Amino acid sequence: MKNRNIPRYEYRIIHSLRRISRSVGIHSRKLNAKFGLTTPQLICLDVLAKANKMILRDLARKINLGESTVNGIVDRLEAKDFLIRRRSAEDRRKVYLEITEAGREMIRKTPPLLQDKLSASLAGLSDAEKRTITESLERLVELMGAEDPDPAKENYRNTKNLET
Amino acid sequence: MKNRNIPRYEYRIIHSLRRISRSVGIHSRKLNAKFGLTTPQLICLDVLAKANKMILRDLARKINLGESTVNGIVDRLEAKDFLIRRRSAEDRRKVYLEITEAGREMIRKTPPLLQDKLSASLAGLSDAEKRTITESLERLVELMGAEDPDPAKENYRNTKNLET
DNA sequence: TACGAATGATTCGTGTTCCAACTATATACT
DNA sequence: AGTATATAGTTGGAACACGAATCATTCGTA
Repeated sequence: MKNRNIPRYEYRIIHSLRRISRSVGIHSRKLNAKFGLTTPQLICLDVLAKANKMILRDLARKINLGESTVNGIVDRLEAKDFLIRRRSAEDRRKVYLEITEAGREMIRKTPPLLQDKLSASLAGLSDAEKRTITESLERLVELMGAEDPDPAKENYRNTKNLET
Repeated sequence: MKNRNIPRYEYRIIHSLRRISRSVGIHSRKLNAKFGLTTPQLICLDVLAKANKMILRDLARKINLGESTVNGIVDRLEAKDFLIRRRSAEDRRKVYLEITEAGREMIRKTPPLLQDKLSASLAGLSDAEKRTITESLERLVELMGAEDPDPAKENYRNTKNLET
């Protein structure tokens, strides 16, 4: 039987996690207010810029989000003319997503604000400290498990990083 | 080549952050599916259980969320009869939130699943490692700035150096 | 060939989260 | 008193995120 008092680490971790989660959201909103693009939108556009042609399913897997979520994001990007949907002729189930010139332009002029902010914040830390934080986070991600949203589906655990 | 002189740690941190954020959300949905309460709802209820009587504003501050967010959560909790709103007679602006017996019962039978899961995950680590992770996270929260949502309404640059 | 399974996209409903705008009440100031 | 400000709550709109359900198309196989 587990005592309720054990190391309070779990509690502190969860609390931190929630606050961080919130920070990320706030940043996204600010980004949107300033540049008209949210973080998820920017991420999608970024992946698309590198892929040149991609179906929704693959995009969703790549960025580790559900299909319906990404569909909404793509809707908004399409509405802003940052990408187009083009149905495949060979396999008519597929709809290719392609970034437009306007989309590329957008990426070019939108700075990675969160990175910048983090950079500034991290500036005062030693390299060792930065590494510790980074590795701790990655450890935590690993510990929290893939938690595949749709476990039945297959495995996309080799998706590796969201590119760099 | 998009070589920006971003120290790479930022990318890894941000990527981890997004995945963690997602994990937390997934957990919340599972909790909801199993027990009919999401994580934010449970958190609110938990605070309320300890306070016995609280106004929305204080609850929102306590759990570090915006008022309108919490208002929605409270709506749902009220709809499920886990709390009641009672307008104060002395100061008619205030609406006290009080947990009901059903609410207490709910808390009692809802396990802190995420904690349990984290506990299990963390079990294999040394105490030093746990502490490192915890402290790194808290450090990160601090670095990312509290970014309190409405405490000051007019300007939220009251803390530290946000984008100078 | 025909039927059922798999694949891909989309829609729908729910919940979280924010901001901005609005109402109502209370307090402070002139 | 009367106006201004501060406090408290609420509403509406947007974006995100999910699962479940639906529809079309393609594939596998009996």
